[in-house]
Parts: sequence; structure tokens; C-alpha cells
Amino acid sequence: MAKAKSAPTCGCPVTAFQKMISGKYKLRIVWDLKEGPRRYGEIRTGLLRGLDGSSEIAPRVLSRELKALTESGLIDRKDYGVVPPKVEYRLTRKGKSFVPVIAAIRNWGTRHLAQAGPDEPLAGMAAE
Amino acid sequence: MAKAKSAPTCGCPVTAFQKMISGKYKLRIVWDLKEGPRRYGEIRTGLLRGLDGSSEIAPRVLSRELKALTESGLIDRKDYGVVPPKVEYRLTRKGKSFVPVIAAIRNWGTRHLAQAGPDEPLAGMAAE
DNA sequence: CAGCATCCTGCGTGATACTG
DNA sequence: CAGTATCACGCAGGATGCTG
Repeated sequence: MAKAKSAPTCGCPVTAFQKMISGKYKLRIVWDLKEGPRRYGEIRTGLLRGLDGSSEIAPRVLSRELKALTESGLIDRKDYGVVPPKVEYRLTRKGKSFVPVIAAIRNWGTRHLAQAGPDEPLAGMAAE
Repeated sequence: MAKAKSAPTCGCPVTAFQKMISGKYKLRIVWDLKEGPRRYGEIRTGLLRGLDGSSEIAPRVLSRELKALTESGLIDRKDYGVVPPKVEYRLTRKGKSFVPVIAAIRNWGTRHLAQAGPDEPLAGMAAE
């Protein structure tokens, strides 16, 4: 179905947004990266916070999310090309500009969803 | 997975947000409803704008999205209980408070995703 | 008109094992 | 350490047909 993907990107920013951040971890990855570059393992570990620990994040999944984010231009991958492997991910300019949007989401969620998990007591959310 | 929903709601507003708006149409429905109450058919028709028309929205899908939104407390369902059936959906207070968030998303998307679909040249995004 | 019942399919996600 | 390769599964979401 829907073979011809010549669809005009739907023309809806909201839909494009949804596709871009589709996936369980993309938003959280970007959010975590706002504080600076992080390595693969660090992201993985950081993502486990807030989860009930019943499930570890499959490398395949995280890998794909990171790749998608990279291709979306939100994050940048820096491979140090050394052994043992060291790879850092950091926000691009575009990615940084996206942080306030996530902040707005978090803000709303905190207020209207009465989240009991203050992993962070509302960080900077200064819109540009 | 995650049978025991005793999980602490993940503690992440972002994750909760993603669950709440998961689905292809939820965000667009809320956005469309910001201009006032709409009937089932109107929502359905309105949602078709921006799609390449290759696929109609299955009633089952739209129905589920609307029900989910209702249970999320973002929209309210008003059944006139007449024949032929007339049902209107409108934003709740919570739903209205969510509109600015979508506006922020649209704003960002329009700027950074270069969307060519100006279904509306940025409508009012005044928070309440 | 506003749905619900049924079937079907692709993809996102998880688990496990292996590699440079 | 930072991934890739495979297998498997549940569910979102599309297609039809029917109903009050």
C-alpha cells in the first residue's frame, strides 16, 4: 500500500514532526543531549532512567534511533576512530533549536499530566 | 511487555506526551478543533487535506483516535442523540491549553523543515 | 451520519548472539 | 565499546461491509 512515496510530504508540519520524532527514545535522546555531547553507552544508560527497568534498550533500536536523528539533522555523530571505540553524539544547530520545543512539551506535561517523576525540576526553557 | 502497569508512569513527561499523542491524527485533530466544535465527518474530511488522497481514513482508526483523545481528556464528545446521528467534538480546557504546544511544534516545523504546506499561515497561538 | 465488526499487513520494538 | 545480524511479536493502521 502507498507505493508511490511521491506524497508531497503531506504539507503538514505537524505530520512531519511526528515522523521525525517517531520512536520511543528520540525526544528523550535530544533532551539528554542538550547538556552536552554523550557517548553511545551514556545515552543508553541515561535512557534507562525513568523506565521501570523491566526492559533494557536493544542496541539495534537505539542504533536506529540515533541514525534516524542524524539523518534528520538533529544530532551529529563523531567517531573518534580509536580502539576501544569511542563515539560521541551531540546536538546540531537544528537540534539545539528544537530543545525549546521539547521544553514546552515537558512543561505542559508536567502541569497537565501531573507527572510524579521529576527527573529534573524543569531546566532552562527559554525560547529563542 | 509491561503487563503490570504499576510502572511509575515512566516519570517522564515527554514519554507520557508521546503516548498521549501517539497515532497519525491526534495532533491534527486537536489542531483542527481549536477553531471550534466539529462533527465526525468534518474532522474526517479536514484530515484528508494534506494527504495525497491515496488513502481514506478508516472509520475504525479515526474512531479510535477520537476515543483515545476523549479518554486523555483533551477533547469532549457531545452526542445530540438524534437521527440522523449528530456528534460534535470540541476541545476541553485541557485540550485548549495544549494548542499552544502544537503551535510551537508547527512553528518550529515550518521554520526548520521548510514545509511547503501553508494550510494556514500561522494562526493565533496566544496562550490562554 | 457516525460509527462498530472483521480481516490483513507492515513496521516498530524487544531479545539474543556476534564482530571490529 | 559501539555497534550489526537474525528472529519473533504486538499493535497501529488500512480495507470492507454492516447497523441504529
